[in-house]
Amino acid sequence: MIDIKYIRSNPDIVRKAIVDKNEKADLDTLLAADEKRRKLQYDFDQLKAQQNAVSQVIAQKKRAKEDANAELSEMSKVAEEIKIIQSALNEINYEVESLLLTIPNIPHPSVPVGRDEALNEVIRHEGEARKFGFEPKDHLDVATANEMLDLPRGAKISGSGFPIYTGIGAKLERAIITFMLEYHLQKHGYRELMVPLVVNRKTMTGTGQLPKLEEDMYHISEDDLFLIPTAEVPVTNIYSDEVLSFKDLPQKFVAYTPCFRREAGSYGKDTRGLQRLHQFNKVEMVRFVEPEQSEAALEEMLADAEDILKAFGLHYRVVSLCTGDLSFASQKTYDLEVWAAGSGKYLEVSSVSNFGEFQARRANIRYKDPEGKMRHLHTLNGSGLATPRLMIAILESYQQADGSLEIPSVLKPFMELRV
RNA sequence: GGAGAGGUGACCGAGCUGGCUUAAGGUGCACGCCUGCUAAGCGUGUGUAGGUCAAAAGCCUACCGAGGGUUCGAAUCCCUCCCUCUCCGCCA
Repeated sequence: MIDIKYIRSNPDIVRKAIVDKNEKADLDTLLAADEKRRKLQYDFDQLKAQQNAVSQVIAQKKRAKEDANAELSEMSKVAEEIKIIQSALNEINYEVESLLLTIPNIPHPSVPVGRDEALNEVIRHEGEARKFGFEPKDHLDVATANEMLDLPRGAKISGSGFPIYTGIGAKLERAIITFMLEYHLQKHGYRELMVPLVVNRKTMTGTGQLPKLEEDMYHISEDDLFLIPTAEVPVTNIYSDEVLSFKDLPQKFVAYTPCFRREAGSYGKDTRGLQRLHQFNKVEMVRFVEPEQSEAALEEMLADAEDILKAFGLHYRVVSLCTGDLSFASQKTYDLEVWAAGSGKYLEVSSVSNFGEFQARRANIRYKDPEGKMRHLHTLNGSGLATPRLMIAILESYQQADGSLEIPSVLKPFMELRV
């Protein structure tokens, strides 16, 4: 969330951020509520000070066995007043907090302003698109020919969007995950975490999925728990309500998890094969850094994600999301879009974002800087990578004229493990 | 799920028959003094958030797992919930 003090003194910047991000936050109501809250807090403090002072007098008189009835009756009135203000204060505090949670993060100045994805900025292209001496098939045909997927039975046991990877398909998926994890561990210096796939409401609010995106989440109502839409949620929240030392920073984590998304509102859009799923696998990178380091860390993380695509020899492009396509919590985001050689389009396989202190404020993650000052650290995360569309790109780029699939050389060691 | 014990400031730990404790004492940390260095010793300081102020100092308010209640006054009494540990039950 944004610092209320910042909002108070820079309402225009915040208002512009809300418009640029196509959000519907009610800034005026928030400012009015904040004003009211401060007034009530002042009155409360005054009365409390009086009560504390007179309580001392009462205590003294009682100890000296003197009569304190005058003070007692005076204080019973004050106590009643305090009770009324207290409950009004609780109410307004809740209102301010709730409204504050609906204010989006402010885009970084370098982010292009634009209404929707059409105005995203393609920064550069990398790698060569494979040329075929034959008519390439799309990933679903390749997968079917090689018995790697069973989508109908996945739909039967769970619903559409819940894929079954079969035989060599399952093994390939597992190899991709393991390869990416080991790459980040060994070449990029991340620390691996295995985390819960189910989190509570507070955790979902900490990273910014709630309250806005509740309908996109699978919810276990009996326990008020949510299936994670990304490992970002549990991993970023591991330090919630904690104070780290500057000596602990930076920290870099990588975690593999399945991800669960209801994808409400996107039915019928790009649904063929593995393009859009309710459950998919993803390796996620998360960083905790000092504020001064976050911009450099974003570039580093982008490079970390790109290294995976390079290792597979895939063609891709780097896109800087415009304000309208930026997520609620993000300050700046790069997407990596891999070239699907068979279907002839770019598919998003990674999203690398700097959240500034936005998530750290929500989740209350702080650190002590070298001067001993308490500050909110900055958080970042990036997919490294999400597997389904990577699988699409691999199937389409590595298909052979005879319909078989070549295994990318970097995956071979993971496909050939012996027991 | 059942029974018991417990959750206090960076850490340890007292307070828990309600008011000279709006948190003792210790450790750690910071600064100073002292000793040739280190250690020891001595002294001072030591949280977070909000408010007041041009700013700092100072002062005020809140915070003893969370929320609510009793009371003029709650770390201390009562209720609900959460978490940790031990034992029992169930179970991969």
